[in-house]
Amino acid sequence: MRAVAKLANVSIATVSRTINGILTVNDEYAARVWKAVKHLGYIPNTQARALVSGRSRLIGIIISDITNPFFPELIQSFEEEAINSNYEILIGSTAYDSRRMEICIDRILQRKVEGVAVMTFGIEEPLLDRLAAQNIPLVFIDVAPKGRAMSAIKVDYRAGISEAVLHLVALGHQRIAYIAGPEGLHSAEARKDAFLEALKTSKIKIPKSYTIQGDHTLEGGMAGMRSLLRSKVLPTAVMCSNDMTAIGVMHMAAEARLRVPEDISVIGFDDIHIARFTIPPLTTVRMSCQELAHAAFEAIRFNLEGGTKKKPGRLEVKTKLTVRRSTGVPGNPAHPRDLI
Amino acid sequence: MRAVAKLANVSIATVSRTINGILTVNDEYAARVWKAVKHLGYIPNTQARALVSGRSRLIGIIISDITNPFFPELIQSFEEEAINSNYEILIGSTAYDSRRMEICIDRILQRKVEGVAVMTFGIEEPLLDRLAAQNIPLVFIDVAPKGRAMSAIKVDYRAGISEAVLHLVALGHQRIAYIAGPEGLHSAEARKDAFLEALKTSKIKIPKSYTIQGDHTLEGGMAGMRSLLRSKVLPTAVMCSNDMTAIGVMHMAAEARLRVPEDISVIGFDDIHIARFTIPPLTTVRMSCQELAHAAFEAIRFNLEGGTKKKPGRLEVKTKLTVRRSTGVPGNPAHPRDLI
DNA sequence: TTGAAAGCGCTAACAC
DNA sequence: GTGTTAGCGCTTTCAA
Repeated sequence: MRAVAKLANVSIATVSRTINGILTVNDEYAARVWKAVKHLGYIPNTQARALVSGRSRLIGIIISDITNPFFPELIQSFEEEAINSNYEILIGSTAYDSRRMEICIDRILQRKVEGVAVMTFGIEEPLLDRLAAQNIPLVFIDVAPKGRAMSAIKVDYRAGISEAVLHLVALGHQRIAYIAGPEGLHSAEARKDAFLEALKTSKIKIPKSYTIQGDHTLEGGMAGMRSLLRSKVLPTAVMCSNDMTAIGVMHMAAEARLRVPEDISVIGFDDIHIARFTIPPLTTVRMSCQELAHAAFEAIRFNLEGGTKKKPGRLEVKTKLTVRRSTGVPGNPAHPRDLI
Repeated sequence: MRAVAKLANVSIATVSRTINGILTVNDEYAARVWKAVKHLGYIPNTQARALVSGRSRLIGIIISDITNPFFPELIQSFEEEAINSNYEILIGSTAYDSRRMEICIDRILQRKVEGVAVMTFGIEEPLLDRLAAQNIPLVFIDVAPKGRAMSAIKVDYRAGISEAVLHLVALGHQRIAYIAGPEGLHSAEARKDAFLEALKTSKIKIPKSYTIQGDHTLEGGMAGMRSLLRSKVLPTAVMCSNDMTAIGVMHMAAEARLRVPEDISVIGFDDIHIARFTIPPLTTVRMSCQELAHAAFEAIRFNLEGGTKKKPGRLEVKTKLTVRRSTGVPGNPAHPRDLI
């Protein structure tokens, strides 16, 4: 920067002002500065900038598992939002591990991240407190912990999930099983509640063994389906807390020589990109990544830039059923006992 | 930090030394410092640290598409490597877009990243030069551009791919098609070359229309298969440049009422996690993310920490066929004309 | 409008 | 072994 100043024959203050687009700079000087910048290949040092200005222009996003395709899609949308507002993002993948989560929080604190979107489950209270202590604006899915500068994005799980249940019922299903997400994950519990409620509305009763604990992974879906296969009476449809689970279920169904949807219907949740490419293409409840990312980012921005902006629109994300070909009229399932 | 020093009744230099684990610090002082750190909840400021020490402890990883599940897996492994060596990673996803790529490079330069793993395709020369100009160690897959501090990881595509072709031939296939990756992507071209070579070794000749340009996406695989379906004589097997392509192919095959593997066998490449969950489970050539990440990281570290470390072992990643159930003895394909 | 100068929070060289 | 001090590269007063 000094070199640029020397070459342009101005002070470093002028260089700084030029680069930051402060309008009070004489055009001629500015031209000289830009020329020098080009000539020297000067690149501003982000750390120095952040140090002196106290603004890192960094937004954190904490996710549980980068390996679940939903999250890369979310990250991509979120990054887009960030770039458009001249922010960068810091990705923290916790991999459901509390030590990793701690490392994450450390990084966020050390890098003076300005806001964090927590798109994962039950972050432990003490860790949360560490963020809150620095007064970092936080945005969550579903739950807003107490405290200032905290927002929650409300996802309307009911809309899509009750649509899904209705769809199944209309098709003639009565024995509907559910494979839930990881315990303690709020967004997963909200989905399950929405499912149970939709069932009640449709006056459908299912045995205890039809609601199964999953973990939002392919393996979890497979395990869930495996235990369903041990039921005395097989369900005719399975709803899953996310698409990965559903893919695991379809895999296990195929292993057991059950045809989807003739023998068993499957519904997922999220509508990840790959969902339309499964065999058969997966019927699923769509939750828009873009909407979610947008809402999360806007919430943070509002807390960051305070009263200058008007309050962002409702932080609500809709969900909607997408019917593909993994659901159909219940057929005549072979008994799994002879099949495994 | 000043506050910590005051509370512990030592100088800030001692605080710095304590925190950085420099051994010359009196135990008693160190204890006082740590206590003060805890008490005040002190968090070192990474930017200031990086600024003064000139070391950002940041390693960049440039990938083409975070939405392709192979890359998140790679990122996860790479991050693991980095964390173990007390580095952090900066993820740059270019999304096959040259403006995004440029933003990526800017970020890398601005943040004074110490080394970069380029795990994507034909980064444009001028951009590359910008990195080279700063003498940032770079590691590539397959190709090493000229210049110092550049390494290339050699992937032994031949091993796995010739295994795959042999597997197909042993099964009785003679009409084998290939759906390649994006043009200009070196790793994709190397795979294609390995395929063509294996074909020659097995003395198999295929028509021009059997080698198709793809783009490593689900859609690309689908499109590739669609054009294969228009062949006068259908191939009995399709090899794909990556697993996503293969999944797209299987989807399209199913759409056309072709059974996999009875009517057509499919082989992928990468062995992403989901590959074993497709229906049928995908036969694919495994390339280990961990190995790749490890090799890339070691190469950078070697260039960074110079002579102090011994040269890393050979930067070579093996590939190996994993036989699942998408390949079988060629059957009796129905003609696609009546099926689409 | 511009320049000089004072730090941002930290490490490292040097003196004690 | 510990403290003092000089910056790292930049932004931002403040005076001119």
